[in-house]
Amino acid sequence: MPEGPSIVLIKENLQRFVGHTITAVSGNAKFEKDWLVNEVLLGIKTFGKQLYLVFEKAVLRTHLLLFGSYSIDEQTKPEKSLRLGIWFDSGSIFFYTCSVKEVEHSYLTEIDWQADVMSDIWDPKKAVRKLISLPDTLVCDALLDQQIFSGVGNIIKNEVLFRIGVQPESLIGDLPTAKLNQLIAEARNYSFDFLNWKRDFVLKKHWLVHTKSNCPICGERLIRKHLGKTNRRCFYCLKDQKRY
DNA sequence: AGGGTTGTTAGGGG
DNA sequence: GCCCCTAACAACCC
Repeated sequence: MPEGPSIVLIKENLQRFVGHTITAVSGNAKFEKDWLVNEVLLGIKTFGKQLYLVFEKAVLRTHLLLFGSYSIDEQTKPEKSLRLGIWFDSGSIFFYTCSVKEVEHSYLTEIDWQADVMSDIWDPKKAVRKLISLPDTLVCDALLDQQIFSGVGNIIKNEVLFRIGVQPESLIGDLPTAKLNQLIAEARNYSFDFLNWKRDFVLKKHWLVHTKSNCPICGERLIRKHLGKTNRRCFYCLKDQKRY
């Protein structure tokens, strides 16, 4: 669920509640929730893996972390503990196992929206500038840096590195300019492929290396290793991905 | 069946 | 203050 494109899909699915008024709220989220009743959902924004529900009085910031989930119009009483439930006359939204916080409107103006790979105003040139300031960073860590590639998660990371033929332990500073530009272009491009495949429930079958055992090009065994400061799983091919 | 994970934050030690 | 490590979170997949 939790990488950037999945959050864009949540936004799409919740769009029908925009303009609707809250009738009740519940859940174990640790913030005062009573003010939400009678508030109108004014809009929904995403930034990377975060989803923002905008109201007049304040904004709710949700992040699904690793295990989070949500549901719309769930009929049966949930067995798992409800983090936040929002009821409208027209239906309901439930969030589970996620971080939910109340933030002020000013929080949204502080965000570097151009850093979101899914955004209409995604700025690849800005990403180049950020990357060249971090020459000693491993590419696998750089892709997961939410200040640079907001929305990119571990799946996107592995698939992007395979697509551009770069091993995860390569240093940013050792990549030729063309390869650096390819990295940035593919971070966005793959994220949109991810979005479309996820929307059609066929994401997993398009994975080329993530959780896979063998290289789809040469058939050799893939390397599976936790790497970098982020220490996240990397899947890569020694032959078809170059170590710079 | 049970360990690992599509992720982030807080806190502590050095 | 920065870097690095650990714990917490507590669901689901293979």
